[in-house]
Parts: sequence; structure tokens; C-alpha cells
Amino acid sequence: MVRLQDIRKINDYEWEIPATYREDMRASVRLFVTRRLLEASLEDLSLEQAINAATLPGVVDPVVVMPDMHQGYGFPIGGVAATRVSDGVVSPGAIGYDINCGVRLLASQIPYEQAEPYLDDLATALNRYCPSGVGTEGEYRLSHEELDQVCRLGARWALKRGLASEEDLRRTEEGGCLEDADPTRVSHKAKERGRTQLGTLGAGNHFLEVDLIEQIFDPEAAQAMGLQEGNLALLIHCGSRGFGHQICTDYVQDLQSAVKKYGIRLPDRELVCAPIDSPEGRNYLAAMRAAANYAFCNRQLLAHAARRAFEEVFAGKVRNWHLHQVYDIAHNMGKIETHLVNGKPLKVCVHRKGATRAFGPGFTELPEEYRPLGQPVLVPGSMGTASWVLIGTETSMQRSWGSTCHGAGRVLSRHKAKKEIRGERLRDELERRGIHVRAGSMSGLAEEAPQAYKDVDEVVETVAGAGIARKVARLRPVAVIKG
DNA sequence: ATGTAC
Repeated sequence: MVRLQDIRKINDYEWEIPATYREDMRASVRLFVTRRLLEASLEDLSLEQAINAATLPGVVDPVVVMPDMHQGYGFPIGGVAATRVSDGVVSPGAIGYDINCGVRLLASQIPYEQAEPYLDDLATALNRYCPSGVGTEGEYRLSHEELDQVCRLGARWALKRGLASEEDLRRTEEGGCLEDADPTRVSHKAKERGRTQLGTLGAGNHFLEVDLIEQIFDPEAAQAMGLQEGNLALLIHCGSRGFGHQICTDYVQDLQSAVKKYGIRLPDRELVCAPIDSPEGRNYLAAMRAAANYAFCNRQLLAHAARRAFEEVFAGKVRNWHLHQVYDIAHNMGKIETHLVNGKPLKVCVHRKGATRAFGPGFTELPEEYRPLGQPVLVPGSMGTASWVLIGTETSMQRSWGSTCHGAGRVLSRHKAKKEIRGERLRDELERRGIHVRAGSMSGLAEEAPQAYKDVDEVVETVAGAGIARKVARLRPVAVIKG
């Protein structure tokens, strides 16, 4: 296990495990943590996993971990690793099983006071329009040909069907559609799972949350995003469902032969990978992008369903019930990006697993209205605690591969949480605090209890203190829908 | 996260 004395303090929010810590490391590990969060992270294998990632072929200094880090499959959730496109590898475990798990935020002009009497009806309607739970099927039953179109078009598939607006797409990472997605690199089994699950929420930590915009920290950015104190907003946290999960499973299996073929030495089998510039690596990236596009489309369809719920509940009761898109951003993704390394541009594959892209001001990738400010970052908290809107900075480009945190981060395993927490009690407590809850299962609710997570405010203070994101708004949940 | 085990 890594010990505290092996970790060098740079400042109150930034620490380092030098590349000399273990002889197989090719890069250092940079940690964005307070001492308290660092001590918490010594309890699991997340730092060992970050050190392992620092041995990957072509990895560029440094591997980064965020304050919400915890142990994952082969690679920490809350980790970022950039590998050179020229001679580096891509690793499915460093992107995650839920490919393009991400968050979408929609904002309204509905004042909380006006909405309050209808919130229980709203929770019921959202729960009815957005199917949730493990293995749940939705209203979109796609043929394999149609699913292939979703893989290629992402959220643009929804636009063609009148289920999205141009503004929705413009305010989505990559316009909701990654290029070079190739459904022919996706297994039949993945497609069978995916074709009935489009437009569903899933389970685990995926949720819909109705929030009160409680406090604005950056009025200029908040105004550009249409966020006004006292109004309602809707947060959607979801990914690529069984489709992305099956694709990751398939490639974790497939790429084992590539590890052998290219003679890659790995400290952990779970870091299975292939050269980016190889048939195996290209196939995985093409399939990963298909899953990413599926997830963009999925969140779009959930947003559309949520708008129907808002209309049903609020039409004729409040003046303007429209939900406008603020942004949609992934936190489990591999992206080919150009970053300045030692003053020179370098093309890298940035693996972000439980880490959110947080581009600073000036990037052409951002919609025009956000370009002078930086990219919106959406940070869902644990159930019943705050969620946050942040914005990317110059510092995040220089220090963390244009990335920041993604959420609260687990402290209790699912198993432990289920053992220690009663779902029914938690639901009653949340309801007492004025949060309307709809949950598919009480054990599932217990797994996602706030006690199972770190304090999201502390995580946000850390990234803000380190300068790798700036606070824009704090959101307080008033209704939660979970699988 | 996940048809929570092929």
C-alpha cells in the first residue's frame, strides 16, 4: 500500500507521487486532494491503480487523480491518463464500463415557490416518463439498422425524429455526435442489449434530480447558462446502459490477445490495452465512440421525456415551463486531443474515468456563448446533497489535461452500504427534508445513500482551490428519481 | 455501472 510519506505535498490542494516511486513508472501521479481526502484515498487501491496507469506504454506525465477518486476496474474512478497517439495504448478499463456516463443539465424559469405544490406530481410524472431499473426496456424498440444509425448519429438521431432542438445539440459535448464511430465494430450481443434500452435511466447511481438553483457564485457564467437563483433545474445522470457495458466487456476480453501480440507488460491484467495505432486499438475506439453516441442520444431522449413530464404537470399552472439545455458532458470517455506538453502541441488519447472534461476559455469545441468563459462542468452530488455547476479554466488545461472532478466519490462499497443502511429509513429521512423520492428498489436506494459518498462540497472546494474549475452555481435537490 | 454469475 502507498504510505502518506511517499507522497510529496505541492500545496494544500495538490500532491505528487514521483515517477521514481516504482521502477516501472513512466510518469508521476498528480493528486488533487486535501490532506483529509488524501488520507481517505489510502483506504482502497485507487492510488496503486493510478501508479499502475503510470506504467502504460506512451503515457505522458502526469497521470492525474481527482478528489472524488475511488477504486475501479484496473484504473481509479476519478483518474485521468493521457497516452501519446503515436506510440501509446488505449485501455478500456481506463475509460470504464459505462462508456459516456455523463450528465445533462436543463434549466427552467419556474420559481421554486410556484412549483412547490406540484413537486410530488412532478416526481410521479418523471418516474412514469423515464423508465428506470436494471435491464429496463423503453419505448424505442430499434431494429439493428436503426441502432446503427444511433451509433453513427448520437443525439442527432433524436433531432431527425423531432425529439431534440438545434440548441440541445449545440449545448452538448461534440454536438452530441462523435465522429469515427463504427457500429460494425460492435458485437451482435451488445446490439441486442442496446436496442431495447434506449431512452431508459438504468440503476445504480444514475438518477434524475429536480433541483432548486440555490446559490450563484459566478453571475456572468450563470447568466450565459440561463441559471437564475430560486428557479428549478433538472439534472440527468445516465450513460450507455447495457450497450456500453457489453462493448467494454467484449473488448476487455478481445484486447487480451493484443497485449500478448504487441508484447505489452502490465502490472495488472485489468489494464488490458492495445496500441492506439493498431487494428485492435482502432476497433475498440470505433466501438467506444458508438457507445458514446448511444449515451448522448439516451440522455437526449430522457430530456425529451422529462419535458413531457414538465408540460403535463406545469402547463396552464406556471407561465413558462420550458426546460432549456444548459450543457451535456461525459465523465467516462477516451478522447483524442491536442495538449501543450513542454510548450509543444502533442496529440494524446485522454482517458477520463470518473473525471469531467473541463476545457478553459477560447476553445472552438465550445458553443459560442460559452467560449469566452470556459466549458460548463456538471457535478452530480450524492442523493440529498448538493449538485454543482462549475466551469473549466486555463489551469485545468495546464495541470489536469483539461479535466476536473465528476461527483462526490464513494467511500463505502455498494456491499457495505447495503449492509449498513436501510433504504426505507433513508427515503423517510429525505422526504422529511422535503425531497420527493421515487426509487425502484430500497436496497438500491441504500447503496446510493449520502453516507456512502464523500462530501461533494469538499470535493468541489478542492478542485476550486486547486484552480482546475471555478464555481458557478450550487443546486439543491427537491425531487429524486432512481432505478 | 451491469440481464449484479457462463
